[in-house]
Amino acid sequence: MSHLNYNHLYYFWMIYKRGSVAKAAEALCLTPQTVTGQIRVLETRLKGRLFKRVGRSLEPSELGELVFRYADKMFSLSYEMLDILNYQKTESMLFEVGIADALSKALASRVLLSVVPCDGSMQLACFESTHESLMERLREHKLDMILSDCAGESLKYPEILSKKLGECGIAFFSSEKFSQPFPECLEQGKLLIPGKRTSLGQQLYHWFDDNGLNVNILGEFDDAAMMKAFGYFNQGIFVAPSIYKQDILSHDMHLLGETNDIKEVYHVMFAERMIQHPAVKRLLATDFTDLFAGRDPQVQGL
Amino acid sequence: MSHLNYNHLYYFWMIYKRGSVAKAAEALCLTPQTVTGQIRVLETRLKGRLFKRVGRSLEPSELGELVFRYADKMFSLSYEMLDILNYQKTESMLFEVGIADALSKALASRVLLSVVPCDGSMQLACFESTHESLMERLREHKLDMILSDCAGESLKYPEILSKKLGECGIAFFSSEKFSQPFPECLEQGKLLIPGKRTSLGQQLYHWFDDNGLNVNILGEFDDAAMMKAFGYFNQGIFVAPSIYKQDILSHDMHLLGETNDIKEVYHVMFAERMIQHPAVKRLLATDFTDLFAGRDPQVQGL
DNA sequence: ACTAAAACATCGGAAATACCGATGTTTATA
DNA sequence: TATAAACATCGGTATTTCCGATGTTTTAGT
Repeated sequence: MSHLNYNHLYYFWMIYKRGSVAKAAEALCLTPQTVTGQIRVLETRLKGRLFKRVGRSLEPSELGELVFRYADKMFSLSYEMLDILNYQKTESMLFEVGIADALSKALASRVLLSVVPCDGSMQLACFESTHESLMERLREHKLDMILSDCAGESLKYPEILSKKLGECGIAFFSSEKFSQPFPECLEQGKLLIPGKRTSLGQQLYHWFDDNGLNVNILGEFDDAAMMKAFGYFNQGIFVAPSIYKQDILSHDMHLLGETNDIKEVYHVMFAERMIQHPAVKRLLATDFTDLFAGRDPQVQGL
Repeated sequence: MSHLNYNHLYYFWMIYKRGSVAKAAEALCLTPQTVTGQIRVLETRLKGRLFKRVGRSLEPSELGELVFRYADKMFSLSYEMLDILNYQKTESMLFEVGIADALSKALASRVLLSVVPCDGSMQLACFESTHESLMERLREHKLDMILSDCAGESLKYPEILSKKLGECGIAFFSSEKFSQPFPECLEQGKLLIPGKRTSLGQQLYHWFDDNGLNVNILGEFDDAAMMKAFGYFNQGIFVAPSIYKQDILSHDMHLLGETNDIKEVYHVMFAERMIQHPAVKRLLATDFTDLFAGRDPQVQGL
C-alpha cells in the first residue's frame, strides 16, 4: 500500500477546522484552487470523498468525519510539539498566563510569583480577560495556563484539565463607617459587587437573599481590580478576599465584616500535554493551602 | 511561523523506527540520499540536528528524541486510521487474529465463533505462532487481536491492552489404562507436555514437583494441537482442558485424572485504538464464564 | 427578477522541490 | 589493508505543487 501524503492530510485538517477551503487557504498562505486540488489527490488516495457540497460551502462526509478524528489528534500533537520546541529555543522561556478578570489580582500574583523562578530565566506574560475568551485562547495553544474562579466550563473540553488551588473567605470594606452591625450595615451603603456571571457575584446574590438583606447596588464589575479601584476612590462598599484585610485597611478603609459562607475559589486550567510547561509543572506540584490561609507558600520540589 | 512539512516528519519517523536511513529509504521506496536530503530540510526548519553520527550509523539527538515522541504518536494514529479505512472499504470485513500455539484450539475456536457474525459479513483469518512473534505482529498493526495463554508481556507495551477471558482446569488423557491411581499413574506412562516456555508447561513442572511425581517425559510441545495429535496416535499421556473431556473420551481415550491446581488461562490482547474492530468490541462485551464452565456462552449486545 | 459577490471546481502553464545518479567520506569487517 | 556498508554532498532531471484564468452554483442585495 502506498504512503499517505501527510501534507494533504494537513490541508484537509485545516479545511475542517476553519470550515471552508477559502479560510484554510488563507491560513496556509495558498490559493483556494491549490487547496482544492490537493484535497482531490487525497480523496483519490483514500478512495472516497471527504466533503460534500451543501449550498456554496462544504460539509464533511462520513469518511471526512472519521479521518478528521484522527487528523485532529495528529496535528494537535504536532502543534503541541512546535510550541514546546519554541519555548525550548528562546533564551528566556516565555510563560503565558490568562487571568480571569473576576479574580483578585493580589492572590493571583502571589500564585504566579511562587512558580516563576526569580533568576530571570522565565518571562511572564499575563492576559486578563473573561473566562470564556481565555478558554478559547488556551484551546488554541496561545496560553500555557489560566487562573480562574470557575472550573465548570473545563468539563466541556476533554483536553483541558483543571485543579482547584484553594479558596478563601471574603470581607466587605468601605471608606465610610456605618451605624448598624454587620451584615445589616450593608443595606446602608452602596455596593460594588462582582458581575452576576462571575462565581463570586452569584454567591453574593444568594447570600443577600438567604440573609434577608435588601441591598443597594451601585455597580457590577466583571473586573475585580476595577471594583477595588472604585471602592478606594468612592463611597462604595466592596468585596475582597479576607486574607488581604491588612493591606486594604492600611489604605484608610474600614472592615465592615467577614464571612466564610462565600468563598473565592481559585482554579488553574491547562491543556493536557505530553510535556508540561515547567512553570505549570511547578504550580501543580505546589501546595497552596498556606497561601490561602494567609501564610507564605511552600514550594515542593519536582 | 511557517508550516511544518509533515512528509519530512514522516521520513524522520521512519528513520528512527527502522534505525537507519538505508532501511527507511527501502521502506519508503526512495534512495537513501533523498531521505537524507529531506531530513536536512526538516532540520533547517526545526533549527537543530535530529541525528548525530555515531560510527557509520545515526543516533537520535536530544531534539530527535523529543520530536520522535510526538511523531510516533502521530503516525501510529495515522496507521490506525489507514487500517480502519481498509477494513471499512473491503466488502466483507477482515478479522485477523493471532492464536498462541500453546492454547487449546477447540476453546479458541469457540471464543472466535461467538464473536464472528454468521452472516458471512466478516472473514476470519487466523495465524498461529508463538506469543512473542504474535505480539510483534500486533504492534505492527498486522493483527487485530491475539488469543494467548500469557498476558505478562503485554505490560511491556503501554499501547497493548489485555483482558482475561477465563480459565479452566486440566485433565490427563491416554490411550492406555494404568494400574496405579491418579496422580501416581502419571509415572507409569510417557508424558507429552507443553513446552517450558508456555504458561501451562511451567505450571505442570511445578505441580509434578509439589506432588513428588517423578515423571517420564516423551516430548515437549509448543503447539497444543501437535501434542494432542501425538497423544491420539501414540501411547503418550497428554494434557487438555477438562471441559473437552467428553470429546476426547469419544476418541477411545481414557481419562487418567483431573486437577484444578493447574489452569489454562485465556487472555485476549489488542492495541488501544480510537475505533476498535467490531469483532474485538463484541468480544470485550461478551461474558465467557459460561463457555469456560462448559456451557454455551451468552453474547451481550453492544 | 436581475445583479453582484462569494463560495468551490477545473484546466494549463510556471515555479518549486523532491528525487536520483555519481561521487566522496568515514567506519567497521574480513 | 582491502572491502563493504553506512551516511553526505552536488548537480541535473522529473515530478509535484502552485497559481492565474475561467466556469458553475448559490446566496444576498436592490
